Amino acid sequence: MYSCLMQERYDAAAVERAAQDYWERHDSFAAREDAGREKYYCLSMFPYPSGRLHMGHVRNYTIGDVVARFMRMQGRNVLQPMGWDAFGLPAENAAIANGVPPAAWTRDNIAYMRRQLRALGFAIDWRREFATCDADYYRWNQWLFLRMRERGIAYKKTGVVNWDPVDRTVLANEQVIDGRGWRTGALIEKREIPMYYLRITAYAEELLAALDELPGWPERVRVMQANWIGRSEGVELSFPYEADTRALLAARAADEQGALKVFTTRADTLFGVTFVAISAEHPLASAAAARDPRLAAFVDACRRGSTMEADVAAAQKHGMATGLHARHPLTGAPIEIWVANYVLMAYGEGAVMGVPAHDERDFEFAQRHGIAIRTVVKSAGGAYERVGDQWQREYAEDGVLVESGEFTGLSSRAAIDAIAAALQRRGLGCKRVQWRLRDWGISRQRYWGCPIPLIHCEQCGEVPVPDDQLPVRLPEDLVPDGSGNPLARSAGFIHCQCPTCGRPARRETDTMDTFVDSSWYFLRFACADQSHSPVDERAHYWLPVDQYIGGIEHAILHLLYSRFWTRAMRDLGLVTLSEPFANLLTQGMVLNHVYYRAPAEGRRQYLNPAEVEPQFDAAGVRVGAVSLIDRQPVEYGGLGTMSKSKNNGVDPQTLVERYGADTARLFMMFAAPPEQSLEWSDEAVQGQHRFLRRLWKAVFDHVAAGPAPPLDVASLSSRERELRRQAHQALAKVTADIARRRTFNTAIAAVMELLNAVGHFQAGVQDGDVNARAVRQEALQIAVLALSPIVPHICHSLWHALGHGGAVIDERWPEPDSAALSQAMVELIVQVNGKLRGRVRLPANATRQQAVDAALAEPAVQRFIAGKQVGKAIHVPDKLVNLVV
RNA sequence: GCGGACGUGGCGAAACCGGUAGACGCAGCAGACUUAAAAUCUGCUUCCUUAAAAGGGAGUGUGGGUUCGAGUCCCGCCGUCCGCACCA
Repeated sequence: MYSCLMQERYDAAAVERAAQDYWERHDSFAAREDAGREKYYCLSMFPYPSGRLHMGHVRNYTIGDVVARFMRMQGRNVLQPMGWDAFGLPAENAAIANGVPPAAWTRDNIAYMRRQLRALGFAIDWRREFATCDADYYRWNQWLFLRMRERGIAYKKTGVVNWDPVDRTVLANEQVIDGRGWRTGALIEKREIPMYYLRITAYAEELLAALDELPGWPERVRVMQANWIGRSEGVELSFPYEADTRALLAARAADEQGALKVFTTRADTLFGVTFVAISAEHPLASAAAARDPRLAAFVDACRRGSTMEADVAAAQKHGMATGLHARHPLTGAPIEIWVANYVLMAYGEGAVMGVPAHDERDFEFAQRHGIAIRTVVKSAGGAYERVGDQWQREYAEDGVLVESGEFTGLSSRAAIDAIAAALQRRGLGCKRVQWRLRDWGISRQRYWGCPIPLIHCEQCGEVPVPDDQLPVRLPEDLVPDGSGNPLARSAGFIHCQCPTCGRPARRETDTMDTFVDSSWYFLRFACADQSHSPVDERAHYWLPVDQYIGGIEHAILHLLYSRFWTRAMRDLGLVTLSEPFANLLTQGMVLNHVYYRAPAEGRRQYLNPAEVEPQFDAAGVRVGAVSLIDRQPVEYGGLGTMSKSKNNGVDPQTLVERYGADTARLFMMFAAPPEQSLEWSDEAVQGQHRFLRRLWKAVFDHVAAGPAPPLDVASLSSRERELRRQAHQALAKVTADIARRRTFNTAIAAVMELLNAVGHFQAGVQDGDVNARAVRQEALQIAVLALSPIVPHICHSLWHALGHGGAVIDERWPEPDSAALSQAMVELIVQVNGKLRGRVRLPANATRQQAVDAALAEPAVQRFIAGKQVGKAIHVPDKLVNLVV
């Protein structure tokens, strides 16, 4: 008998080894295409191989694993793959710090993290594993890029980057700290360089509209994406240049369209324009700066600092007049042109019209610089007559036009149409749709990424690498030192022959944004061994991903790029689907306490929570801590995302070694629902471990007396029927919580309740009570099956211990028995005026009359209705009666 | 600044469709077992009032509103977190 093999003590390490050996021996998680079975593709966002798993990974992959194992027990043909998002900046940083080539560092990390993932017992089909730095994968990035380039989806234009003038290198936003280079401390400049872009804006309309057809996505993510894409309808209009501006541009032989283009959603305020503002990167700004040293200095100052939009938007708004003018498109009045640091070159035309009376930002700008404020819209509700000295929200609202020539008296809405029509007649404007979304710049001046497959030939210009010469392999032995891209100094990489004319030529040294790598890896998992094309028919079987799981921080960029890239591949005839992810779960962050010391000078020093002893005030609130190393006080900085920079990470490895993978998994799933942030707690981890020991002990005690007799439902006592009801109720709850709600924490709580009920039930059972043993066997089986997706190792052992020859992984998920669930009597609560005043027990499905009569007869209730007239009685069947007096 | 979310006991949370606020767990307290400790088991544990119990009252960041009834819906405010295009 299996129970003889069971030892009394729960030994997590031995249990986990046994289960993992079994799965490996039976190749349990190999996914095979089978047209006769309904597939289920469960995917967690692949990790960046940073060195070791962090808690966020454990959480992400446990959620995915629970869903995958649950769906498998539901009978679906499940694919759960894993790979590595292996290109990126940290590998270069490690190279700079340690002199190790990024390739070697990355592959070592992958080897270590793969062992960690295996130790956690995830049901992954490892045969499909790949890393994005494998040439077998990134060759298809290159191939797809070339197809997009042929179709004009990929095109070249200039873009703005952070330039470190000391290291003479382009920096990522992350490498710019307070406007200075992270290594050199030099003030960063914005610099324009040629780059490749992907025309995601051509898909903007479709990407926006299709959000409505993604019911399996969280509302908040769909809203964020819609706002990010940002469709706005408005008017594009031209302010013709005045003579002064024309003369200047002519002298510089500069571009001459003869007019400054702007886009506005508020064309109704056109007569209130008292200035136009252009970005410091606008060509007109450099032209004006060339003849005005003060303006040149201002433009220069605008060029310093970060390119990040958040920084730009939060910065103090500055501006300076150029002395140049444009003409109002309808009145012909001269309008002064200003340079302003809050105007973004990347959005719209890099120029905006300034209407101080009806736009808050323009209002502030005009007040600071003494620019006139012209009221041209009066609120329809009469909230104001004329714009005053203090900004009020009503100023920006729609209304009726005043002092606007022939348009005076029109409503804002009608005025926009009329003014657009008037502009169109003059050839100075038209209605159009503007997107907030910008095309996706994919060129990176970095080594550790996928080479862009282009060759520069003096004779032939820019030539694509022919397909039969792909992949353009990235040399893996270079070590970046922080001063520019080492590819540019690698003779072996750079020198090549022009594919067209055969003359010596130079290879492109820019690599692709790593978001390219992650924009289609989910397709490649379907057919990772395919060497003739990026995808094949197996992708038709597995895609779309049925459940995608990843951090909320990816809610916009990665998910939007993947949606776009999938459509681009569709338009290249490679796949038929448009949306890659049918259902999305965005997990919350993993948080821990932050402790630090703030020296008088220099940066904060963060201490790991494991190195401090927290201190609490009288109310039990955490106020500070003492270092365990030097016994000196430490500041408490609240809760923060686990991160290297705050030194508040907890190593999953230690956790797994001390308590086992099942405890780690259980804690992660129990501490919070998956979409919420999760707080680390050492004590709670111990609590989860305790629960597993209790579960183990309960099964051990049960099986110690030998096999359980068969269940005879007809002969059960009321206590036994009650335990059956609790078991099947728990099963129904777990099923709904995992399948529909994805609230694993409440699913676990339901099984905990069941186990508590088994314990209480046990206390009143006589030895040798056959029915009691049969009912308890059923309850424990339900507990083990229900927990098996979450803590699969211990359940593997317990299932055998309960007398089953097969593996729990191959069991079907049971259906709750509706007969076991039914109850003869139910409790109704009785409220008086909405306040709880009593309870009554009634047969299930009692009528309204029965319920109200019982409520009125209840003594506890009568005290509150005595002497009063019961006016109305609300009855919710089997739930409550509310008496209104 | 813009966009999105969240706010419930000492703590993590639960309350799924507007119907018993605090399930489940952590920490704490008391007891059992033990020479002792650990482990384990049992019980208690939102606050106020009361010696205690019974009973009553208050209570889901905050101020209003809708409703027979609001943690849940609506409006305002305060606070915290995430994203903002070269971190992944």
